[in-house]
Amino acid sequence: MERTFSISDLAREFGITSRTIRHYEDEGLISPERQGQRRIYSARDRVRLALVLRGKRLGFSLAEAKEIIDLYAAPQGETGQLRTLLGKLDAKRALLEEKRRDLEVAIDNMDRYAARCRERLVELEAREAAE
Amino acid sequence: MERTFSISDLAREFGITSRTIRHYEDEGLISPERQGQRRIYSARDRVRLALVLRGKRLGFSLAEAKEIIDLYAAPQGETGQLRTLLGKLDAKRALLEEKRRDLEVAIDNMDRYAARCRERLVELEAREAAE
DNA sequence: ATTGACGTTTACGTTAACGTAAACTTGTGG
DNA sequence: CCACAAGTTTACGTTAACGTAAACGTCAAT
Repeated sequence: MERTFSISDLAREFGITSRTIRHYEDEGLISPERQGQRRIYSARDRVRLALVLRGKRLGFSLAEAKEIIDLYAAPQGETGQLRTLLGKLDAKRALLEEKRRDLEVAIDNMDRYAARCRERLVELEAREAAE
Repeated sequence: MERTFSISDLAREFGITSRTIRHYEDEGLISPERQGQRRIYSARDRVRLALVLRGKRLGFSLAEAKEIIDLYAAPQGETGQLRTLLGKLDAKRALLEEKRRDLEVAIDNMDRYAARCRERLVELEAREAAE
């Protein structure tokens, strides 16, 4: 038997509220099984939730996150489907790549700036020591 | 004389509306000079705008973007100020670094998945050719 | 049998980040 | 002089992503 999770299990683990998880379900991002009314989350559901949250951290809307995540569950029956899937993957990858470049530049700029600050600090400390 | 820009100059250049730029001003992200009522944007204002937009692309709120950008204009008079500035820079850098890791993993996973798809495609094509 | 702890649906409320419209001012060319 | 393009303020509207509250079901433990 695979392990399953309750809604508050996942909420606790990921530091979000149950409401948020239900909202993601409303938006079609997760579709847990049910035992009567209760939602039962599988390991796969948990992975999808993690992907959604990472998408959000990276600045994607829920709709964008869904587009990306759904690619991982896309049908791959025939070569045509596989080819369009590969095309979409390529497009999304380009988006991620763009963010990566932005991020590299941002980090780099910040590092340079911090380095200048440290130089300036050393200079000031030398001056203070001279008094 | 340094070059200046009108609000629609910048809107055009960055593909946003004037309303958006004014909104950023309302939120304290940009503070252009005025000639009477008209806003006059300097090269520095333009840079700040670019930083705001990059921040947004990376998933920061306007408030978060402001916190980061304001560090680049922070006072550096005395050693105390410099030390707290360096501390804050370090904290923000950690945030960026976290995003970078997330992004690396996301790209890597997507690459692996695409590779598996391509393998599968090759296999299917071979089967088709055999008919 | 009742009291929590946990879950559910339904529905209105809130915040951020703008969109949109109205009414007005200010140079600039014909 | 007058239209027109570009800018301004003021203010209400909209969308996404949940928050919050009410009203109810269910099951294990006291």
